[in-house]
Amino acid sequence: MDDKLREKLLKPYDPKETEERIYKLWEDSGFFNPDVCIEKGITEANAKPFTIIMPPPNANGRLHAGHALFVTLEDIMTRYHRMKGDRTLWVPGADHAGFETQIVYERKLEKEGRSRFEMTPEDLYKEIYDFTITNKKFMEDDIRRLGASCDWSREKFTLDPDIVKTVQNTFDKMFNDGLIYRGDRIVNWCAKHQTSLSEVETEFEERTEPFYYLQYGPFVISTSRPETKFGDKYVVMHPKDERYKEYKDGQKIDLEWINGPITATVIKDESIDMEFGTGVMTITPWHDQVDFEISERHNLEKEQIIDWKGKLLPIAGEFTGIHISKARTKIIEKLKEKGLLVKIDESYKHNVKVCFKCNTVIEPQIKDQWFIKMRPLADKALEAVESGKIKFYPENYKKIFQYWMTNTIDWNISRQIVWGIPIPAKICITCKKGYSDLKDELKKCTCGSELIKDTDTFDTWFSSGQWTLLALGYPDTKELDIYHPTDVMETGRDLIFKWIPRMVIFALYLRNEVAFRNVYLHGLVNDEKGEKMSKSKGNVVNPIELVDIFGTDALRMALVVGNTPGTDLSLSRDRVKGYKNFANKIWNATRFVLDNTKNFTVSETPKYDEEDNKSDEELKTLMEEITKEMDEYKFYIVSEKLYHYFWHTFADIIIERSKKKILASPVGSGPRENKNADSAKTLLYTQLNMLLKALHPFTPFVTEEIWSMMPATNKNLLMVEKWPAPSADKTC
RNA sequence: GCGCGGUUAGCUCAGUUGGUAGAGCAACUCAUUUACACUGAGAAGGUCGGGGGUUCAAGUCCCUCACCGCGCACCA
Repeated sequence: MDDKLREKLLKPYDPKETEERIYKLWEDSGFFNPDVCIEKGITEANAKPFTIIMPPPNANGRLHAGHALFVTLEDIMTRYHRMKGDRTLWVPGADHAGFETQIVYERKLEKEGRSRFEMTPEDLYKEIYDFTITNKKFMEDDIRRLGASCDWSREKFTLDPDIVKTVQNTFDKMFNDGLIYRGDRIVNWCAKHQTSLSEVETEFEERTEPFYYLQYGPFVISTSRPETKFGDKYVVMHPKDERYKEYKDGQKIDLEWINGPITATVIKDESIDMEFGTGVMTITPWHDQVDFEISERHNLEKEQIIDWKGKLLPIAGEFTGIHISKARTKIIEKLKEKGLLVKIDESYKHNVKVCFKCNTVIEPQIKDQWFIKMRPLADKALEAVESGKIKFYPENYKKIFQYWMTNTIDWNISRQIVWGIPIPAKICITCKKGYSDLKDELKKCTCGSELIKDTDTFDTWFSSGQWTLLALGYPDTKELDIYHPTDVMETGRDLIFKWIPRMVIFALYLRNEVAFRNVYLHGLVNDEKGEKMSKSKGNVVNPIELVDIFGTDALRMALVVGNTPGTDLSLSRDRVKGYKNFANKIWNATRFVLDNTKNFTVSETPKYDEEDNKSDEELKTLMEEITKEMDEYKFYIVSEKLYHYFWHTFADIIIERSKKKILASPVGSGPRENKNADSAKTLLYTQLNMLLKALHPFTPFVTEEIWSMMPATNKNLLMVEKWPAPSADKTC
């Protein structure tokens, strides 16, 4: 160790001075790329591959604490496997995040007093593109600062031209296989964002609203939404309901309704709950999922009542053009005047479906959209999970996956937004038939009418669902044959619905194999009080800020120690601070070890005294234990054990004990130097060496920095040194 | 309504196939020129949510109740 290093070691560990330099060292070495590792003889050419595809962060802002957690966990796995000699690949990426990003951008426009509806689609696209590319760079810098050892040379963006092309090809293939159809179906319509949404993009909000009982001819019907009732001309009841047995299915009844006399038709349907309300209801097939299904069963007419902006159509008569949010009280007034209002129940509690971004009430609408037939695809996914080809950590998420896949409904992949991958399709202007048209060459529909280009874009999950394949170069199979199926998909537990099933489905469909063998789901990162971080609460923790104060290694430990998969974590500054102390503890212990092993060569066949021998065995046992736990994804326990061993055994016991032995026999004191000093020195050096390696995946910066000071010969970067214990199970 | 998870030390959480309760942080006592105050030593702290059952033995398995959290579904 030269004087410069010695001088550095005398001061406390300084992450600020260290991290950027070390990261550059790693990146310049090329070892993030498994090909380079093989080329340089670090990894065997026939080594078993280990692959993680990074969940591509949305390129619309900086990283949050959840990102820091996933980077940490995935980097731990990656570094561990690289050190074990696997052909280890971690592919980074960035997601254009369709609707999400467009909303972020629309908020920005709103602040500037602009609106997307006043812009050409081309201008809007260009602006969002520039915005995204800028943010993508920030995001990548943040990932580097967290120490991610991912292969940047393979980085992918979901709007890369080849990815766009592949995604469109998938649409074409599914269309030709009959798995995608164009259909008039009920969609979730957000009137603010002017787009349809999938089920996962809506939420329920509990509301207490008045519940109205209305006289409908001889019946009393109940509704929470009188403003949709203008076109109701079917009155439905259960076929076994004794109260209404005098009315026959298909019977016509003339009655007075909101805007005058109408003829209603009686429909008997078993879906009616006889216990609810009066057991009779009228239906609005255009604006309600259940009503839509009833009307499909009985082949009833459907009519649109509310337009795409949320205003009443001419069917509403004098109420035409009024926004539904304002129409209700007016309509109730009129019903009251006409004597049709029976009573109002003021405390009716029910759930209202709202847009997950703006909380606007979702207006179900019948819309011509592209849908994916989920049943056949979901069945294959279920089979893959049931046969154990995909394992979940924690295990109970398997059940959630199965539930979701069993109850899946057809997936609407059309979005009426600009920011996304265009759907390569044509629609007939007359009969509305849809065609996949990759080459933009179709002109006429089979009905003879003209075709126009579909202006919609894909739901972002349509492209990110193919991510394990796209990130590895699909449709080119060169890399896929090596690295796919990937080993682990590590992501937030909230993505068990949104993302995981779609990746499973697409990989099975396109490549007939699972997308990943293991799914590791982490919980949310909450604030120190355990409350969910949110901008409105002002309790959002910026991980990079914590890195600035305490260092990356400290943050990583704080995120991983004791954090079991699937469980939420409370992240406090004190927690991070504690691990900053740990990094410094490693640093100081190193100073002691290096000071006391100067000019000392560790024997290849070390001879320990009795207690040192016991300590040697103890650490070796620990190494075997943690290796097993690493293979079981128990990083929460491995990190804790290493922390505990380093601090309370290595530092508190072994170092303290060595003081007596070494001080009792000063260096260079010739014959007086007893073998207990050698034993102590050997143990100090050997254990530090081993602990640095074992700690490296968790605290990569401080361990790498210290490694550079270790006097070993033939030394490489610590990141590619051999992990200090073999796996019990070679297949892990 | 259906389902899932949780309830263990003041706080945050571990606890593997049942075998005398663990860690971190906080608090307490003492020490401290000696790698490290970003420190050390020590002590303290829990009828493992309630009740019942299986067992030689239950934090762990079964039943039941309560409370907290989450997800899904329906709601005319």
